[in-house]
Amino acid sequence: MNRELLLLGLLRHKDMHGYELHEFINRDMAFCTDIKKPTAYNILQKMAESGWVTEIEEQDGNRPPRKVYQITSEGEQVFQKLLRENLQQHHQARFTDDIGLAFIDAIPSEEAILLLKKRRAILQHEFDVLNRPHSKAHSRGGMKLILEHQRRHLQAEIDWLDDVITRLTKEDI
Amino acid sequence: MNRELLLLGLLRHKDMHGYELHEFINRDMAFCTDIKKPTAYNILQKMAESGWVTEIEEQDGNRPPRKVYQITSEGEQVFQKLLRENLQQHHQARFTDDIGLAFIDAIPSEEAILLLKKRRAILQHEFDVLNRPHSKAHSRGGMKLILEHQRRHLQAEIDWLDDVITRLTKEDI
DNA sequence: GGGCGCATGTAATGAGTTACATGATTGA
DNA sequence: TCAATCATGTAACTCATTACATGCGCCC
Repeated sequence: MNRELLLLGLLRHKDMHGYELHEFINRDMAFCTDIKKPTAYNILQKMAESGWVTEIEEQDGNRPPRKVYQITSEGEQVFQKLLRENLQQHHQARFTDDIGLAFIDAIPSEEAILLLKKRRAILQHEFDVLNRPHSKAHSRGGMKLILEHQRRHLQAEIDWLDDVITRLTKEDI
Repeated sequence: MNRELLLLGLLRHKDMHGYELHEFINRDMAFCTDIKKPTAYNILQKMAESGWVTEIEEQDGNRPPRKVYQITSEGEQVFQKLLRENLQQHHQARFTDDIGLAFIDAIPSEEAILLLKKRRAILQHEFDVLNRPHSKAHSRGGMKLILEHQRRHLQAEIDWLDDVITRLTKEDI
């Protein structure tokens, strides 16, 4: 239901059509989530059927018609419920990238160090991108919170990886 | 392919049957991953078909027969390849719990604080469980690494949540 | 005698992705 | 004129989950 929460939350702010929602999420929220087009269209359709949003087809000249969605009062109630559920929950993070670490002793430590340095470079790049000046969409309170969360998370990741690499260098696994 | 890596890595250490592998993963690796029984059995079957492992049916008295898996040299090669791929990769963490934060201004801050404190309690509990004395399976080098990773991650999460709660208290969103 | 642990599996379902299909407008 | 952007959608597929089914041994 987190995708529904996301879409409803954005529609609360402003009526939008599917393409627009998809674009916003994948451009301005890429650092924390994503959604594919068919998924977005599909969920919007279902929410319209459930009465959470209204669907109005709009034609602008000869352009392809677009379906503009507007949140209903029922949708607002669902949003309020989903938001409260989301805020009080915590889901354990599963880092699939960790699996390999369990077997790191299966390869020579010099090689492991090289591979982990490659991983570190990707991580560092992600961190740098995050710290680049960003769009105005991120100046809103909530968005800043999420941005800060990612920043802290990535910093912790880098610190940890550096620690692992240091320990491997000292053969202190 | 991370599940394959996991199963191969465990089989490298010791021949095991499906039930045993499933049990080990869900008991001793619950803090970082999980696997359901049908998934485990299914992957093992496929790996046997691919020749990565051999499957030998063993009967112990009148008990249900069990299929013991042993890694082959081909499986070892696949393991080595998967391990290297895994170590040099990094996948961006997606925290679905963050979505709600984007819309935190939609509810009164006192209520948001209460909800986030509930979230913090869950987080703290997870952290405490992680720091409890743990099974001997975790004394191996790689496992200790993953355990340490989780610890660092959870600490960063708690620190960040505390920060958010403090800012909400000061109405400084 | 009833429930739990051991041991394996099948079938249905679900969430989401990829690949594909369509067609108009806009800019180089 | 060719590619990119706008705009929506269907169909097939993957991965993993839940629910279901089976049957023995063991302990209370």
